Amino acid sequence: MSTATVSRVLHNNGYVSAESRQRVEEALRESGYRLNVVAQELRRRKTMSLGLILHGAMSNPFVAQVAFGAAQAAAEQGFNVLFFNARGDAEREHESVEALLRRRVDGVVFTTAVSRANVELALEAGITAVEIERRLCPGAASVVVDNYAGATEATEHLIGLGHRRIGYIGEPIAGTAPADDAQSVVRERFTAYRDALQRAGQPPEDSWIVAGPYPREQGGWGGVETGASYMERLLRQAPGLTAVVAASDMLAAGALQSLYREGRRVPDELSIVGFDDTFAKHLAPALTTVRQPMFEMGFKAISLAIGFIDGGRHSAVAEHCATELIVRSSTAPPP
Amino acid sequence: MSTATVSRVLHNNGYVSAESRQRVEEALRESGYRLNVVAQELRRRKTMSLGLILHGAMSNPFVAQVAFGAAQAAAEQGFNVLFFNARGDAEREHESVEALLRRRVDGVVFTTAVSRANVELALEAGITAVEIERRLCPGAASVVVDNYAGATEATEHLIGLGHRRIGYIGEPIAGTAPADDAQSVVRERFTAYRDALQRAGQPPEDSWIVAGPYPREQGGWGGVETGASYMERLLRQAPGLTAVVAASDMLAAGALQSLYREGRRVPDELSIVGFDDTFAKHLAPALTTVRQPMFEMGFKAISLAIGFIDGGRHSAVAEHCATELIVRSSTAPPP
DNA sequence: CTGTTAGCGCGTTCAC
DNA sequence: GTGAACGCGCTAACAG
Repeated sequence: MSTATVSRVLHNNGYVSAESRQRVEEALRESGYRLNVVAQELRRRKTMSLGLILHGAMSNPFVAQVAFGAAQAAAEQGFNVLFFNARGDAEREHESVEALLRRRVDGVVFTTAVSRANVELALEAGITAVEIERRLCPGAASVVVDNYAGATEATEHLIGLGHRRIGYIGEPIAGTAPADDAQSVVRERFTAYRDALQRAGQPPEDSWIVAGPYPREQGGWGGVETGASYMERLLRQAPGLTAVVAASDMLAAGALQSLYREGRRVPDELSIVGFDDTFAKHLAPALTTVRQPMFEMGFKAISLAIGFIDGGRHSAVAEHCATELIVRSSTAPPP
Repeated sequence: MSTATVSRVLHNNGYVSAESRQRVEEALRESGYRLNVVAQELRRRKTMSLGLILHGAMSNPFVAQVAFGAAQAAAEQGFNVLFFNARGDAEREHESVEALLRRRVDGVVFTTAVSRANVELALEAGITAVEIERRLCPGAASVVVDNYAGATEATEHLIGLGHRRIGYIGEPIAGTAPADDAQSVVRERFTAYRDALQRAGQPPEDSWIVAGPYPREQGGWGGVETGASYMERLLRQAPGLTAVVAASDMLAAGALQSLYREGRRVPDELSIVGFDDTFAKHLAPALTTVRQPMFEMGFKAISLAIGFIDGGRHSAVAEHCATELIVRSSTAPPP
């Protein structure tokens, strides 16, 4: 029995007589043989593994879902995923990419990449790179969600219920950054809100909007305290509002807290809609929100990467994921 | 220049003249050389990588935190982590372990293992195995949290506030299973509650307890709807209660929802305490709960595994993590 | 101090 | 149909 024959039965290729196959399979069972994938990788110069770099705002369920989607897509196609948490730091992100490159992964997906140079690093090394949520590098493929459409749907839902005086709480909107930068998600959500109101013949007044500044927390997301304090400000400066769109579930949760403290009933006195659909379902009242298909995003990103690996050519496609409005119990017609 | 010399400067070992070192480093920079870790692994017969198997109840933040803790511990020690989601299925868990074994990981950590045979598989292959949260295999090391102490603290917190009529909502308690089985976490929490009340001279009546049955969801956790319906039952069958301990944040969130619907104020009319500290902080009112150190559990599990790998001997230690009561706004003295 | 050598375990020629 | 031989890129042992 030669190793070549064994290799042939293991992979079902080449010619091998039924009898030999029989004998080899027998021997494999008895010897408790287990294929050594690292030798295989070395020889094939292909590792069937992908890097997943993300930024764990520890309190943010978003990344967890993406990771699970990624893991599932990879598993279904026989790939492995190497997990790195760069915690929003460009230096750590860089080190993660280097480590992945040393390990000869076939591709890396960035969930909310921090530095464009890091994704270019992967590209230059000749492997495929996919960006999730934030487009930093024009050469990489990406999976993004249409924040504008999502926020439009949220606002129009409120308008459809009869609301006109609708407030907004969200992340600070940086001035004039280009369309595909890091700020785009927050700006898109805000713009969609403003445009929708405008279309309804009720452009928002300045006092209806509270968006920053606030101290950015780990990972760059507004926390629940932020939401509460924004809501309080909004109540003071625009008491006539009948509904509020929040740029994230986290912010909405904070808003709900401050409203609860004040004894104001949701949705009876005020409607609230969130964004993300992370723990929206668990709040009291259950929060109407715009679902981001986080699992699907992770899934698609990995599938895209694998497609490029198997298929050869790497193009900079941008895959769009649709959001979905989930109506629960925090929205109702105005009082 | 021979490859051996290069290897020596790369790893700072062996003798090498300052001049040679200079020249090699120069050449490395210019050639854009990058170490091939897979060849290194093959040669060293050590991969510096660990498998992380977990069961993503997609809605459960618990596993995400564990994963982040694991990733950080691994990164700090120069290890990589291979990420698998077995989704509570023994067969998928088995396949994950096999894949990891083929890839010659140095160890695998199971977050809430499903099948004892699977962790034994790893052990038999001669690598270290660590179990988180659930002890299934006496031969493996484990990281567990003292659920009894945590639930005791929660209940005594309520007692200390002056409550006596304290209810309980939780997962169904299986009859007579042994101490280290899959059911132990839910049983410990319940027992602690009962014992604490007993010590306070107020043993709970049957009507104060609602624990199952309910349809188990993905991953085996009670969902928010479960919490709501349990709370409603509790309100009906034991209207005199002034406080409730919930076996998880999820259940507590459901309880809060049904209370909100009924218009009953928390904590003014009724106090609630949860368990886990996942999204407790985001609820309205912010939930008093028992924090499980999820991040630390992942961190410790990986550290344990690495310790065994470097240190040589593998003992079946059980590392205990302390819980911590986080008092927020859902508990107050009885009305 | 440095180079030569011999594998690690596999997949792929290329003869037989 | 099958086996012998080579090399993927690296490290460890030993000579020099």
